[in-house]
Amino acid sequence: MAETPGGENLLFLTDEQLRKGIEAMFFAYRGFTADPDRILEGMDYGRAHHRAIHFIHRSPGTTVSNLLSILGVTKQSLNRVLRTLIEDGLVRSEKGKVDARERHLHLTDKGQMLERELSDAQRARMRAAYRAAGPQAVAGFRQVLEAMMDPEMRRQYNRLKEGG
Amino acid sequence: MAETPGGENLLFLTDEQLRKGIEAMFFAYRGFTADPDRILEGMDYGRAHHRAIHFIHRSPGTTVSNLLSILGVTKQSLNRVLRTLIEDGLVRSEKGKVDARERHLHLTDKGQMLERELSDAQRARMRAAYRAAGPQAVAGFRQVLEAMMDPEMRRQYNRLKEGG
DNA sequence: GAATTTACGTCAGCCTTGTTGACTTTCCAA
DNA sequence: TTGGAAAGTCAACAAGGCTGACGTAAATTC
Repeated sequence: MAETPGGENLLFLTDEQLRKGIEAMFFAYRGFTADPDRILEGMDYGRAHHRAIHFIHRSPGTTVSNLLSILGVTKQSLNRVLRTLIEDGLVRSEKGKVDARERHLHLTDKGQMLERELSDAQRARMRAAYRAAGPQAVAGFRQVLEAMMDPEMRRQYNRLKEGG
Repeated sequence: MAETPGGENLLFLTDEQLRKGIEAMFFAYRGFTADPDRILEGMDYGRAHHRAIHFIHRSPGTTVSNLLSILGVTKQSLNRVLRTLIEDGLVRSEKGKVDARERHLHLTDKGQMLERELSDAQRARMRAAYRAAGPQAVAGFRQVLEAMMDPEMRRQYNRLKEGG
């Protein structure tokens, strides 16, 4: 019989059990972002910069509009972030060769260094959580998260997952 | 052998697998907040109001400072949210009888109605995800999330989990 | 070849939700 | 009884969302 850490039966989903899941998401997401937030505070950057850096690292050469659809923010909002990252020499933006309207984004060496620092911290926490919970739990974790996404986000997620 | 939806072995945690977990958290959290956000847009409220309403509902009569430690924001930030909720008649705040410095918070009937609407939507998504992933996955999901929290947050989470 | 569309950038201004600093009221302990 | 700590409030500022309007260069369509 499948059980939660608390030990209750999960075949019937009571509001109580669902509420625990909701609160678990809330508290866990705080932990999830805590380490990068700590690293970035003091620099002029925030969570928005982290997200941009993450996905540029993830898909080097990606275009601005592709990044927009992944991040789900407006171009004005993304542009503010990108401008500072480019000015500070963390991101390089170059005109597309096949389509010169596009801007292809790459991390500079300096950008790679910050990305490394941020993702090391985030991975360390994720690794610790995975180890504590065990491989079986990890599989379930990913399944539930994937099922929780909006279809459009799931498409983005899977495209990254495979393509990368 | 434990496997992810993608099918890879999870006994050895590669950076690649950890990165997928990180991105799953990112996209899933968007889904997690999407429905309440939609409901609240148009009203004068946002995610901060939702959080306050959730935890007041959860622990009726809780004090402002207790809420502060759960939400992890400054009291000034929380106060702004509470003020509008009280003005709009969703939350009732009453002076403590034993300690008159404290304010005990309750949802009014109107507040209960909004809480219901928000949590119905959020539970519906959670329920769908749980059903899609299955009971075993749900147990793993909760285990990993719990392991991902900061110790202080885990204390808060467990106190709510049991005590409630 | 002209008109339209696309990709990107920018300016201006607004809102939510975080922050710090300064303040009052209340409680408690020296 | 007085001084410090705790609870809560008010004011002002910053980050990072948002919309709307506009400009430019390149691609595409007619």
